Amino acid sequence: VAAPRTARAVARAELTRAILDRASAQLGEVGPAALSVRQVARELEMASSAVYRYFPSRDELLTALLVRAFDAMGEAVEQGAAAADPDWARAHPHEYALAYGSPVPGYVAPTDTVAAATRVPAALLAVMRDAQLAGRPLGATGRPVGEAERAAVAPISAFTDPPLEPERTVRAVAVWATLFGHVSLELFGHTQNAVLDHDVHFAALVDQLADDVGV
Amino acid sequence: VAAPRTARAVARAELTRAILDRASAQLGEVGPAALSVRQVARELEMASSAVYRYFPSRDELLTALLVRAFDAMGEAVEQGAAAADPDWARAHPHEYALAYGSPVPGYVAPTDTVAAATRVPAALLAVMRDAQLAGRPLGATGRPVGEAERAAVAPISAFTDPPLEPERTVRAVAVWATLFGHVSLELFGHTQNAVLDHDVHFAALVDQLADDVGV
DNA sequence: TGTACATCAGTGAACGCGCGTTCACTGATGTAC
DNA sequence: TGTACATCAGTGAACGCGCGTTCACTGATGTAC
Repeated sequence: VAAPRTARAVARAELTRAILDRASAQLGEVGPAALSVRQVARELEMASSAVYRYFPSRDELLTALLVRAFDAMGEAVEQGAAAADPDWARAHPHEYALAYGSPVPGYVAPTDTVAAATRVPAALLAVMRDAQLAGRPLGATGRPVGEAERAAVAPISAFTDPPLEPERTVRAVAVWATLFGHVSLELFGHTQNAVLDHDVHFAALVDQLADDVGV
Repeated sequence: VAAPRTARAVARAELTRAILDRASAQLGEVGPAALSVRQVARELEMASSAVYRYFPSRDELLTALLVRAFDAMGEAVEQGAAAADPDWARAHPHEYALAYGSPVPGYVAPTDTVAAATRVPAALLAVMRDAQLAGRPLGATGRPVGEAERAAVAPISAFTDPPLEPERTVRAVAVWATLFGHVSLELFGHTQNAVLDHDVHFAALVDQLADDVGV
């Protein structure tokens, strides 16, 4: 990093991180809608106005948290493959909810979040493309993919290089939705008293999906 | 209904509904965390304190909305089978988010919401049980279901009468998660610029899932 | 190396705002005789 | 059918609270000569 590491710059970087950390913790307690600049400042024992030296508004603080969440999850998945997904989400339920839960009303994620948000699906698509290059067939029998459907998911097919075959693309989307659905259902409490052992259940699901998809 | 339909009772029922309607609309604009008793009252042109004659607190109002959302969706699904799911969700995005999105921090859904929340998965399980009774085999090949997994989903198997075979139960959960995942991804905006035609894509998905599951 | 000035971090008071909830009240509706 | 009393709906003021953001300020850190 070419920036001069003056004492000021060091202090600034550290405090920026501290603010994000406290804000992130608060997210878990009260949710994104109730995230409060004043409360963050209070917990850091500084004047609330001081936070504005670091983030010009509450929304920008939220954006920074959002990018951070997507990036952290993307990195976890890139390193550990799909199975890492629920582990990360369980360890960071509030970040997961911010990224993949219901949108925060009145808050529009700026476009700089897109790159971070794409990492997780991108990792999945890369695995599918590798299977295609290696010539591994899809595991389960699927319906033929019609022209309309092919067109509907064309941007996803075109995401990898070389492009994914439409059959694989359709499967990839289904797999992504299934994983996402499971993690969300578990995290948001909809499987309480229904699924008794989430680890066992999720592991079996991942194995099944891997079979289906030929990886 | 055995209750005496005095003018008062009629007025009360109507205003109760009006409050719920306004609150429901507000949910879509500002989200559950920012739902405001005062704002609802303002839109109905009544004193904010008057609302308390109908709902003793903000949380009870939220609970009523939650039960309503689950019930409405349950009814839509019971009548129209699984495919109705995204239609309902698209028409009522805020209710869907309340029911299936990230939990509202600090709000704990009381146990009277459970019955309503169960309707949608119950409808799915009923379809699976009928297929089992009719002797229709599962469509796609699946991994054998181990003992641990069987135990993990035992409460779900036991939900229907007669109980679902473990293989079918596991599939049912996967299907439910996949449907839920797709609807949530679409509704929360994660497939923008990726899936171009959600109707086509969802229809194909439902067909594929029906194949897999033998219905 | 030392000095003069510019930049930045952090403070504390203040702004205007909306919130949930309570309370004493007035007037209308319902009920018992 | 008419009257006396009890119940309920709705009002408006008030409570105490926390919020995002601004502003003029003090004092510390950095930079150019």
